[in-house]
Formats: sequence, C-alpha cells, structure tokens
Amino acid sequence: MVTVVTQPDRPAHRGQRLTAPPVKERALAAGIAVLQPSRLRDPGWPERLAELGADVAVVVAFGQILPRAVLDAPARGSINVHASLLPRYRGAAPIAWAIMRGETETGITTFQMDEGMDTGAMLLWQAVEIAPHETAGELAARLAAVGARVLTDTLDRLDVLTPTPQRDADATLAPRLKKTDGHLDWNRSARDLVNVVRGCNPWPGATARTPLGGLIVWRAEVARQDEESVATPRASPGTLVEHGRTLAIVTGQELLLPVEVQPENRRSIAWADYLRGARLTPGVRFTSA
RNA sequence: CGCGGGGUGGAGCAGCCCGGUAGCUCGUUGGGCUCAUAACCCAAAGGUCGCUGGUUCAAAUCCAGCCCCCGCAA
Repeated sequence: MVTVVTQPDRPAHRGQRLTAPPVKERALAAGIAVLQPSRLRDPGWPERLAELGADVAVVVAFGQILPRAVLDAPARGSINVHASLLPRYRGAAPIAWAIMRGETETGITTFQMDEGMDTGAMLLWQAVEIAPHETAGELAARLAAVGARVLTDTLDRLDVLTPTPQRDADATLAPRLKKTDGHLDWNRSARDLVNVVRGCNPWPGATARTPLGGLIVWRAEVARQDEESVATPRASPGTLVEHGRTLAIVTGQELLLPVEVQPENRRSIAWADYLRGARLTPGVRFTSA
C-alpha cells in the first residue's frame, strides 16, 4: 500500500473541533502516507496520483464523483466495494434502503469504477442474509467484515476475474438518507414502519411528533394481535391504544409497538419507561415528525 | 468560548417562574385475596434534590462557578 487519500479534516462534534477522518488516524499510525485533497477534480491531482505509481486504487465511501483521469491514474484502474448486490441499491445508503424496503437479503459487490454512480462492471459479489430485526448499524458492521474479505479476494484474483457488466434495467437507487426519510407516517403499515425504524438506526433515526415534543423510535415491532385485541375499536393512525399492559400505536395496518425510544434532549430509554414518565393515555395522537 | 436541552429514592418523570419540612407512575421487600398470576388489596424500606460557594429566618426552588449527560451541525 503506497498512500491513503481521504477527505480533509473538518470541524465536527460538540464545540466544532477540527477532526481528522478515522482513516487518516489509522493510516498515520501504520506509517502510511496520507493525502487530503479538497477536490480531486482540481487540476493537478490526476498527475499527482499517477506519480504515486500505484498498481490499482481501492475506493471506499469517498463521497466525491471521481473524474476519469483520477480513476485511470493507477495502472490497473480503480475498484470499489459496495454494500449491496449490484445493480440494486446503487448510491450512498444501500444498507439502510435495503432494510427499509423490507429486503431479506443483500450483499457485497466489488466492481471496476467508471464515471457513473456504482455502475461499473462487477468483479466479485457475495450475498448476505438480513436478520429479521437487524438494524442498519448492525448489518453495516457485519457487511464491513464481509466486504473486507471480498475486497482482498478481488485484489488477489484481479488477474483472473472477468468483469461482468451490470444490467442497468434492474438497477435501483439508494441515495444518501435525509432526515425526512426517518419521518414516521402512521398511515403506512406497522410492518413498513418497523423497517423504517430499523433502516434509520443509527442514523438519522425514525422520528415522530408527540404532544410532549419530538421522539425518536430506535427499535419497534409489529404488535402481536391476540384474538381478543383484534376487536379493538378503529382509531385513526397515530393514536395510542391499550395493548395488554402497555400502549401501542395505531397505523395504517396493525399496531406498532415501540421497544426503545429517545425523547428530545434525553437519552434513549425503554418504551415502558418513557410511558411512565410521559404520562400519556390512550387516545393521545402522535403525528409525523 | 458555535447553538440549545437536561442532572430529584433502583427506573422514567412532576415540583423550580410565584423560596417554607419531597410528589406521581413503576420496581423492591413483607402481608392479604385467589386453583393460580406479570392481576387486585394493604403495609414498609429507600432520596446529602449533580458538586462547591453565595443570598435568606428558611433553598430542589433565587445567584455565581464547576463536573457529567443529551440533541443540532455531517
């Protein structure tokens, strides 16, 4: 490995301290040179990168569109690891979107980069099952490990792998999540809402608006419907109703039972604890963010 | 000094603006009811109200400083 190229240090966290990207920390600790161009499209960078004499470039979550000249700087071009089975879920948030769409399987794909967004010819891929209650954060952690392995395999076998073009017709998009993607719309089914909750954990969080202020739902499940509670009178979506010893939320279809929740400006707590302090009663309505 | 919100028995909160002997929903312990129970009834234990100092006859409550936590900004 000759050089690590990453984003410039940026102000981050409370107090806006200038913070170095974690990759930089690791690279420096390992004694690897680091470059931090503010814009790789600026003139001069393709040449500088080419001068490094790299065999191949590996790009991971760089967050910039790379011009052809940069991609072609290394002798054998640039390859990328993507956390989905391409051509599905192209874009910045493939894991979150796969979960929000209710997928039960996703994976890792390595491919040769071209100028499009995750459109290059595929080299290796591996499917990974998504556990029923898994959050985006948990799945990301697992995929990171798989991704590392698939990537090293790809590099080892670069000579013998045959690039497979993607079928553009099957492509779907997974753009960077916006905060509004986490807004819970109570008209949707409880099943869908659970997926939104999972996909938005740990970021940006699935949010609802309560009479007491904002609330992030970190974990939730579809409420088990006993024969008895099926008779629950119809209430409009977003309404709290009794469900056994606790309260559940009416949705477009079935009831949503939050498990872990975080009120504004507070730490995250169990739904039961939240209810104790909040003193909410059946009939109270939650709205969308 | 980037902006804002919090720290009250084991848990989650109220009380603070309008100072005056600590409250609610749970949990815990003991007892009762019941075929039985996570249900219900009765009782009990458990708190230097984040820390330090100040004002006052009196501070959880007002003032100053400090510590810790959370959110915004990606």
